[in-house]
Amino acid sequence: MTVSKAAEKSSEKPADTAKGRKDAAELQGQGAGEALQLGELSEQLGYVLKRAQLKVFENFLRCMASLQLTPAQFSVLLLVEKNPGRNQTEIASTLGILRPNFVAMLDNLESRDLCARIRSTNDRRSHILVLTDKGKAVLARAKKLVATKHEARLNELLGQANREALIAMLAKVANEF
Amino acid sequence: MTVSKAAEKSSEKPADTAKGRKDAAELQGQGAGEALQLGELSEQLGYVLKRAQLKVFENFLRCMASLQLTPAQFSVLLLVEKNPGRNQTEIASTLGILRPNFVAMLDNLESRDLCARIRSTNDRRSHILVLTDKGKAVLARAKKLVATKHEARLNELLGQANREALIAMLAKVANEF
DNA sequence: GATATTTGATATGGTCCATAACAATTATCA
DNA sequence: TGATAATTGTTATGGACCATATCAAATATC
Repeated sequence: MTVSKAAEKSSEKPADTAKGRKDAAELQGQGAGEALQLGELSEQLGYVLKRAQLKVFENFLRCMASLQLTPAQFSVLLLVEKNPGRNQTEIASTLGILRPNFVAMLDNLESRDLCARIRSTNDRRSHILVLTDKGKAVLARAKKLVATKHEARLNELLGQANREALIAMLAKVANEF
Repeated sequence: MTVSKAAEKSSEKPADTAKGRKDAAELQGQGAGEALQLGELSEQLGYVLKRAQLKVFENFLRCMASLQLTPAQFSVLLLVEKNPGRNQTEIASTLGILRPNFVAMLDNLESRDLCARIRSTNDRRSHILVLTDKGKAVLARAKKLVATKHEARLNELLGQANREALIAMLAKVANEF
C-alpha cells in the first residue's frame, strides 16, 4: 500500500515532465530479449568478489555434501585441530565469529561428536575445545575432499601459479585493506 | 537445556577414556596469551575470499557514507544506467537478486528519488526502470568516490597491474567455477 | 573483601536470502 | 475465439547469519 503509492508518486514526480515523458516513451521495448550489459559492474572489486565468493562456497558445499560440513564449520575444525586447548572466545574471535553466535555452532559440532568442550581446570569459566577422534577422522576426510575436488577445480581453472597469486592477493586485501 | 546436556554428554563420551583424560590434562593452559596459528586456514580459498569480501564491503560503505549507498544499491544504479528501459525481473536476475527481494530495494531507491518505476506500454505487467535526474547525479558522485577512495586504496595496496589481474581472476572464478 | 572483568550462554532484533502464493496481464493453442 | 498456461510485480513467511544487551558463574583487581 505504501509501496504502490510510492511507486505512483515517484513515477510521476521526476519522469512526468515533458522531457521525462518523451524519454520514457523512447525506452519502451528497449532491447527486449537481448542480454544486459554489465558495463562498469564487471570491474567493480566488490561485485566480482561477492559473486566469486558465492560460487566458491556453493562448490565447497557440493564437495562436502557427504560430510555435511559448511565452510564455517570446516574452518572451526581446522583451527581447533591446529590449536587444541584454546577456549571458545579465542577460537571464535580469530575466526571473526561473535561469542554468542559461536555457541550454536559448537552445539552442532558437539552433538555430532566432532568436537568437545572440556571445562578448564585453570579457569573454570572457560571451555577448552578439542577435536574428538571422530572429529579428527572427519576433518582428515574433509581435507582430502577439499584438495581433490575443490582446490583441484581452482587449479585447472587458473593454474597453480595463478591460484597461489590469487590467494596471496586476497590475503593481503583481507589483512591490510 | 538440550544444549548443556549435549555438552555434558560429549565431553564425557569421547574425552573421558584413559587416553582422553590424559590428553585433556596436557592441554590445560596451552599457549595462553599467545596468538593462534591459522595453519592451513590462511590458504583456504573460501576463507580468504570471504574475509576479503567483508573488508572490501566495509571499506565501500565508509567511502559511500555521504551518499548512503550500499554495494547492492550501487550495483543496481550502475546496471539501470547502463540498461535503461529494462524491467525489474531483468535487472534483478542479472544481479542475482530474487524478484521478491528486489521489491524492497526498489522501494528504497524510489522513495529517495534515485530511480523510477514506469509502467510499460508494451507489457502492462512490467515496470520499466529508469534513473531519475537525481539518481544520475548521485551515481556520478558515487563513481567518483569509488574511484578516488575505494579503487585507489586497492591500487596502492596491490599496484595497477596486480589489481587488474585480481579482478580478472575473480571474474573467471565467478563465471566458470 | 568489595568491585570490576571475563566466559559461556540466552534472548532478541536486524538483514539478507529463499519459497509459496496471489492478482493482473499476456502468451499459447485447441 | 476462448480456455488454459505462463509471466510480472508483489506480499507473506521462514531460515540463515550477524549484532547487541544481559545474565550467572568464575576470576581478577585493588
